[in-house]
Amino acid sequence: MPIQLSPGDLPVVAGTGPDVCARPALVSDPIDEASAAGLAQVFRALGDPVRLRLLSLIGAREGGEACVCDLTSAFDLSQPTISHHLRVLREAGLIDSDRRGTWVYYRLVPSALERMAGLLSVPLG
Amino acid sequence: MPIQLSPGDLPVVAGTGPDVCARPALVSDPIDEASAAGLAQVFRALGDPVRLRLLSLIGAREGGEACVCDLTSAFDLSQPTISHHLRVLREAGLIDSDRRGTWVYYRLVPSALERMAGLLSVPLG
DNA sequence: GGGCTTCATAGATGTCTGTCGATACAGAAG
DNA sequence: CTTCTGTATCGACAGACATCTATGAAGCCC
Repeated sequence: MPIQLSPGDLPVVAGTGPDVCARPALVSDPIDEASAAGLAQVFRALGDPVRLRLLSLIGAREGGEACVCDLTSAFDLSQPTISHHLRVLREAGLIDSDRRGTWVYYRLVPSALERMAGLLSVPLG
Repeated sequence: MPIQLSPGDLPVVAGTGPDVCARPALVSDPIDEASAAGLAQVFRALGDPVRLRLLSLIGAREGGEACVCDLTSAFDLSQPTISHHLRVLREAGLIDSDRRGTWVYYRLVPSALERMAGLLSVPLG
């Protein structure tokens, strides 16, 4: 069990709860260091071209999910590298995985994406 | 001249144009490598706790701007380090600077923030 | 069981990045 | 012009990260 998230420092929303528009708006109020650290982890996960394209490929897939083999074939990178990027996205709470037989399917976590979107929404400018 | 942005791969919005809700939605359509690289730069700029707090401090300031001295005093970091982070945010197009006398004032670029927010908005889930 | 396919993990390596102290630059003030 | 204050840049260095190859683990099929 090598990767264990300490639940305190990752402010990831659980499940797909409808509390999306709480408008915590990064920009309207100074955030504390702990929140900043948690949010930065998620933005850092988004801060790689490969991972952005992975999200994009998963989301564009009909059914909203894609298996690793499909994703790997879309890049000029080794399979372990893709697996690594998927792990980063999963640890950030942006995607979720689900094994079905031999294949592992990944899908987006919409609430996590919406939450980050809400943070960047400027209240008044 | 160590850091030079090639204007092609940074899809930064110029100024505060009102083309905010074009809904390019990262997730609805697979993005190409060039777009991914440009967007990743902006997300990477957001992927640091100090930079998130800087954005937050600037945005929360009345008048929407803050001088470097105010920002530096809010952290336990050296002034060059804060200056470095501000540069990363500026090169990502997230903030803009303006010298008035001895002081340099930074303010948010709302259109850039909105653009990133729009990318993360999930069309249907 | 043995082999095959799909995916994850481990370890190594080169590059990027956050941080610092030292220094240079710009403007105000004497 | 000199000095002082506020910012930016430079060079260095430690830690993080993206990538690879090799290997392990899980599930199917013969």
